[in-house]
Amino acid sequence: MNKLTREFYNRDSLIVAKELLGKVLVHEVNGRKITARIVETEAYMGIHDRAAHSYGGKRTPRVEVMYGGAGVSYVYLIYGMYHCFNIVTREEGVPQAVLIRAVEPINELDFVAENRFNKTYQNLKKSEIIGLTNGPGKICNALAIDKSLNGEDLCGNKLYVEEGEENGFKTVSAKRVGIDYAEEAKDYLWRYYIQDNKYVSVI
DNA sequence: ACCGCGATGCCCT
DNA sequence: GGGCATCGCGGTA
Repeated sequence: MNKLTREFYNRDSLIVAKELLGKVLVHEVNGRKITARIVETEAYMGIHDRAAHSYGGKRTPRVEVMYGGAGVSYVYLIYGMYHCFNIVTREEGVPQAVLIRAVEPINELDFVAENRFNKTYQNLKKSEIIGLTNGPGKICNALAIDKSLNGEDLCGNKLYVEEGEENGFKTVSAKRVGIDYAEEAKDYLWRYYIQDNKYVSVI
């Protein structure tokens, strides 16, 4: 399948977030190609978006990669123990990103299950299968994404996104999650997910 | 099922 | 020193 290009990412996060649904996130680890379908995203629109880390043009070491141009990863630690994986959008100097909130595992199911629950996929309970990748912190744990991948070029061969198979799904817009501090921005419908997909984190 | 809460460390003031 | 784009547990029902 074709890898998404710099041009794909070099647009507003609102568009990229919506169009990433159904695409395939790939992480190559020790010669293995771990793949998962993107089913939930959130757009963070930069300097005018009170929920964004780059709100007001804030430019600190943590958020620096958001200023460097489209198609790189932005990975940060939250609550001292979880990572969140984002894709930077827009050109250099315009600090937007898309948070990947949920994916559906496609292959290497034992790799994913071992990372999350220390057992093989076959031994998972039903609730554990859903819990593999239905949240931003869970994704990073499942797919072995951490801060060592912050700033990684998604047009390279380590971490990237490929075209998906089908487009026959319905997209839902909803409020973003976990940003109650963001005043007017907390109610924007900038979260997108695939309707009826069981890995969506919050309905 | 839902709810409340604590974990834990880095980032920034 | 305060807060965080989260998660899993333990309580109650």
